[in-house]
Amino acid sequence: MKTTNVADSVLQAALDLFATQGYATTSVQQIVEAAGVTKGAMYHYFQSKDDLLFAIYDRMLSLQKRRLEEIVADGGRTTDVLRAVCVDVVETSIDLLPEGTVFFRSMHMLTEPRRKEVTRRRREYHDQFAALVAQGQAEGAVRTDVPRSVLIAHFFSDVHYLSYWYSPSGPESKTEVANQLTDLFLSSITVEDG
Amino acid sequence: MKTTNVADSVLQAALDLFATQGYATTSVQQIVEAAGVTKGAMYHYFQSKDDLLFAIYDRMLSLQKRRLEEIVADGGRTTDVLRAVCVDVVETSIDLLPEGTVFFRSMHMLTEPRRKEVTRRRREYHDQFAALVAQGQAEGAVRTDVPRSVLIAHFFSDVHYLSYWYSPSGPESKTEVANQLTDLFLSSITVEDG
DNA sequence: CGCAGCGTACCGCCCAGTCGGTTTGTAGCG
DNA sequence: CGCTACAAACCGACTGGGCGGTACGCTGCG
Repeated sequence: MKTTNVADSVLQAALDLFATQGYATTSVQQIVEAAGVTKGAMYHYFQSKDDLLFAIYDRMLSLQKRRLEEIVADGGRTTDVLRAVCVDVVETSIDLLPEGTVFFRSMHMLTEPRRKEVTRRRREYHDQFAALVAQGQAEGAVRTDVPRSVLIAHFFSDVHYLSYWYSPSGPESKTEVANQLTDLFLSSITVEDG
Repeated sequence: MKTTNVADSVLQAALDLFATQGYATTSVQQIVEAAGVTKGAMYHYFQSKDDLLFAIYDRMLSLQKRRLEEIVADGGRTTDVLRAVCVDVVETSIDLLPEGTVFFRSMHMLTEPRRKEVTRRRREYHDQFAALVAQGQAEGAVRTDVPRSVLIAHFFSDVHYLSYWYSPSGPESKTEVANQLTDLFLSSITVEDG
């Protein structure tokens, strides 16, 4: 309880600094000062600076995987599930905007085994999403004239780009943007019916 | 002629290393070794490591601006111009995949005045693209129920994400992907007509 | 000579990580 | 409760190495 306060505040400070300055340009000294602790305390809970970075990835990957599985478990018509997933991913990504910034910007700073793990878990997520799209195609609801990989990249690109343009203080709310982007995506991948 | 060989090979080596390892984790020593020159030679043509990074941005920004203006100057129906621009941007971005990787990943490593200049020139480009979309909306060809900024972000996201998934050795050719992504984008932003 | 084009040895700085030491928490015992 | 014993938590000065950048010397050409 009390001990995690140190670890938590260090992680929060690291996240903020990594998102604004980048991983490589942020020193451990800066992190511990921002967190109000000392180097000794930090290195008591983390083995390396890399640990801090990986913790951010781990948290995000776990959360997204859990959310995807929950929504899929709820069931429903394929297109409805797909819509729910897309909206949720965008909303979650907006909630975790700093994490997203770090996620895509600093992947190459992870040590190799960890980068591999991140890639593996991302692929798992990707494959589950791809299965949904494939199901939609099998049901005739999703177009097949464009490779599935392109369809999927087309969606993930929106999620990815959020941290580059979306601002919580901007004109659009999280829910609005989530629904708008999902509309755009679904209207481009569903077959045109009369 | 001969002198530029040194500068060019340094820039090429820097680009490759920045794209694969990241800017901060690439040392000047690595760059000059990869380019087959020495530090002294490099610092004869560039004032700092930051110069190398900015040169990459400068080249990309100039190229894209020029291409956009050429296509717009050619004229034609708004939707046709928009389509041509989208296809061209994707194709150009695929041609400059390493540049794109560096572009979005290392923006925050630029010194502040240069980062501001990059932002300014990107905004110029953004505004010209936005004008096309606005024209499409005025003509009733592009939907207005989604904020224009979201429509535009939806397109740039595709361009942005290319360097994260597209491989020239993959199944899809540059032209195919460019047309497929453009199709997806246009079919999502154009109004549904019967 | 003079100068552009380089090569090389070197410098000052900063950083991740360490390590001996100190404080704080707690369990056991009478 | 008091006291001891020990471990976990924490401190911060220090180090070794790598980094960007520089100083200066050596060419060869005009």
